[in-house]
This record gives sequence, C-alpha cells and structure tokens, in this order.
Amino acid sequence: MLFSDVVAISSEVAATSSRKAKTTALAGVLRRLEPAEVATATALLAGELPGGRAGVGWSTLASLQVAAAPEPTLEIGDVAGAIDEVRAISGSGSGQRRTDALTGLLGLATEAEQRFLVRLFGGELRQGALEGVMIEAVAAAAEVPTGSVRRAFMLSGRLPATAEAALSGGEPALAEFHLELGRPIRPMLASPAETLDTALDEFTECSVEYKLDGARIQVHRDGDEVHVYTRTLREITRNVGELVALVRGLDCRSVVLDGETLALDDAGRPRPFQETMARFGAQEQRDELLHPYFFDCLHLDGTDLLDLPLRDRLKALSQVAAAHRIPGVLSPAPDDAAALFEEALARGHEGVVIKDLSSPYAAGRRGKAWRKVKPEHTLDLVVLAAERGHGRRSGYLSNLHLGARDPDGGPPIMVGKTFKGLTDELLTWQTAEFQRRATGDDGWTVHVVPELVVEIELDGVQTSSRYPGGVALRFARVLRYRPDKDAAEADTIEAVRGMLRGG
DNA sequence: TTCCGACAGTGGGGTCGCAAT
DNA sequence: ATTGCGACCCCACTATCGGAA
Repeated sequence: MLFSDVVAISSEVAATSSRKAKTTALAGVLRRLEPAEVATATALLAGELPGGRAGVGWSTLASLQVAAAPEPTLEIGDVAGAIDEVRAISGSGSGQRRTDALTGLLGLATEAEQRFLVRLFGGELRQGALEGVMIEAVAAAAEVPTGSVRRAFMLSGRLPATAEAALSGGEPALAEFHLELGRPIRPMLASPAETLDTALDEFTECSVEYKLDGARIQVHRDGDEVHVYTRTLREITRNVGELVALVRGLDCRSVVLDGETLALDDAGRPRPFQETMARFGAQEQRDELLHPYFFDCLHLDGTDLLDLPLRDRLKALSQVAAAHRIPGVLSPAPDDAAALFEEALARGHEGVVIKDLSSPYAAGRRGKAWRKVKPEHTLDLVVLAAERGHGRRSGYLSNLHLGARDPDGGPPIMVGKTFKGLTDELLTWQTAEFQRRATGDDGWTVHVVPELVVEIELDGVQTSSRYPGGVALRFARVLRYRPDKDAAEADTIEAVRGMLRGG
C-alpha cells in the first residue's frame, strides 16, 4: 500500500471528532494492508515511530528545507526502511549523514506526506487517535473483542505486533501471548483519588501502601538471568547492578516483580527525586545505591499470577521478597489507613496508594483498581508573562510564568510555569486580561504588569539551577485567580524555599 | 436522560549521553 | 569545556465521546 493512503486516512481521522468514525476509518485501512505492512502502518497510525524513537526532534526537523515530491510513490515499507536507517545513523553518531538520510526521505514525500512525517518524528501527530483508539480499530478490523487485543498488548508490550497477530490469526493468535520471562509487560497504573476516605470507600477490601517518589521498575529473573525494565519497558539492567544482585539472591528459580526504586540518604530517608534520577539514569555506578520496594508479584517459579486477585499475589510477594516489600497494611480501619498515610509523609514519602484486593493485574487505568492520594499544597503567586498556546490552545495565551514576592521589595522572582487547570473560559478571560496589561511581546511570550495573583496547587518544590531563586515548582496547576489579592500579598520566595524540606 | 469512564491533547522540571561548537 | 538536542524519568488537568445507569 502507498504511504499516501495512510496519510490520507490520518487526515480523515483528524477531520472528525467522533471516535467511532475514527475507529471505522482506521479499521478500514488495517483490513486493506498486506500482512507485511500491518505492523508499520499500525505504528504510524497510532502516532508512534515504527521501531521506536530515531534521535530526531523538532529542532532538527525545523532546520530542514526539502522540496516535496509532486506525486506519491513511497510505499509503507519504504518509509519503515528509511526510518530504520535514520535511527541506525543516529546511533552511530554522524549528524551530517543523519540529515542526508532525513532529507532523502522527505524529498521522496509529497507535501502532505512531509507534514505527516514531521509531526510523527516530533511525536505530535494530533489526529485525535493514538493507542486507545487504535486498540479499538484493531479489534474491529480483526473482528475480535477489544479485551483480547488489550490483553495481548499488555503482555507483548507492542501494539504493532499485537495488530499483526490479530489480523493474521484472530483471537487464537492473540491468546498465544503469555507473560514471558525476559519480555516486559505494560505496567498497571494508579489514578488519582480525591481523598483517602473516598478511595477507601470504593473497595470492600483494600491494601494501603506507601507511595514512593522514585522510578518504576519491573524485574524479571529466570535462574541467574536478571533483567530490569522501566515503566515504558526500556531495559536498564546495566544501570542498576545493585538491584540485579539483590534479585539474584532471592530464594526462587524464576520471578517477575513490580515495584519502585529510589536512593536513600544515610538516615534511610528518601533522597530528592532529582538525585534518584541522576543515579537511575547514569550508566556508570555511583556512590548512592538504589533500593527496591516491591509491591506486586506477577510470576513465581513457573506460575503466572496476573489473573489472581491482588491478595494472592501479595502472598506470593511475601513468600519470595518479604524483606523488600513496600510498607503497607491490608484491609485497615479508616483510622489505621490515615495513620499509615501520616507515617508515609513523616518518613519523607509522597503519599499512599489504595488498591482493590480482589483485582487482577491489568495494564492501564481501566477500572481504577489502584488509587493514589498525595497531600496538596498551594501558593499565591504573581503572573509575570504568558506564552502563546499550540493546537487547540492556538489563539490563547496559555502557559503562565509565575513569580514569588521578593520580601525586600524587588520585582517578583520566577519559580516556574504552568498551563494546567485552565478551563476554556479561564483561557479566554486571561488572554484578554494579559493583552490589556502587556508590557512586551517577542512573538512567543507576552510579558505583563506583575499585578495579577493566581492560586497555584503543587506537589512540592525542588532545587533548581534554571530559576534565579534556586527553587522550582513541581507539578504546578492553576486553582483560581485571586482578584481579592494584589502582588504585595503574594507568597514570598522565602515561603517557597521553605517548602524544600518536609514538602 | 443523566452520569461517568476512557482518551487525547497540552504542556511542566530535571537528568543523562552525545555531538557540535 | 560548554551548550544544545533528544530521550526519558516523574506528572495534572480539561474537553469530549459514547456507553452505562
């Protein structure tokens, strides 16, 4: 099939807001593909680069000016091959050759195909369909239940391979996928809950566990062979020798564990997330060791446990890794759950996760069997500027620059940005207000008279080398504007710095 | 008819490795 | 040596569609 047919379908998908229409269009093209094209086309239409990221971003793309081809000639297979070539060159490290390869591909593409490729490499296809809609489309094209596709996707970790199996072999082929030692599965995620009590009310029986501020890990062991994967299924075994050694020492033949890892200080308290990430991301060993905290067991000595209820998986976890199990309580009374929450915070952790003890392991957030609760903090900050938005926020002033008050009376000190929490109504309002107060505009950012105060919710602050005050907000979002306050009543930089310890 | 779960989109701070300067 | 880029760690929130209640 011609690549231009894929691009045309993408345009059709983008043109409708109906998910059913998107699904129908995508299913239609999936059915018409040659078997060898299914994997590539599935990736392309799910907004993924076939084969994974290729070391090319917006900056590189913006620097290229390539004349478009007059007629479409590229086949789907040609595009996959060209992307693989670009990726291989990125890995070997020649910028000029990479540019040549990219230019070659774009030169064979029509204008519409070029626009598609640029958005694809940039990671922003913006056709209103990604993984979720594509799962529906694969199920429709193969005439199998969506649940079968979801499960195969969870187990294989790869949507293109899942689509290939579904379209070539139907439900029996999908049922062939199992948990394999050495192949990571997509992890189950937690969704936010309002409060601890509302989360507790959702389940008849639950587990309440610490929520740690580290990185997710999935550990596979088969005999002496150990592999460690991240939340996005990237293998990081070589980065974390201490975890490999620890898992190799567990009393079992084979196991798959799900957990979190982080670095601790000498007192056993968690180090700042930045320090955990520095250790986690570095290929060479450093002084700080990573500590694992496991909270699920998906396989033990030849038996898959995915479909068992959490309470049984936790029994297996205690059997194999009791010393490295995350702190938590089973079926606590509300007071005991609250006490555990307070204890987690007192020990420097993020909060707690509440889990349905009867739930099987299922990737994604469906069913909300896992809920997370964190304390929220707020600050009243001054709006210094706003950036123009993209996509559906085009025409609005969107991303706010936020400043804390200088107690010595100087201008506010910038501590971060946020675009979150804004409704369309608020976007409209602030765009008008900022234009009225504009003091400068570089085409990208509009600076304003620093007089509007906005109440910001955040998870905490962290040290920063980017901002002049030495601190930056973490996960900041707008709660509301404070027309009752002026800049002289905003929180000070000292108040922001005061949140560095004890969150 | 109303409610609510799942999705996509819109971006945030910070860290690493690596190539270009 | 420094800087910029790209990939990934962590992530919250709103609008919308369409099935569930």
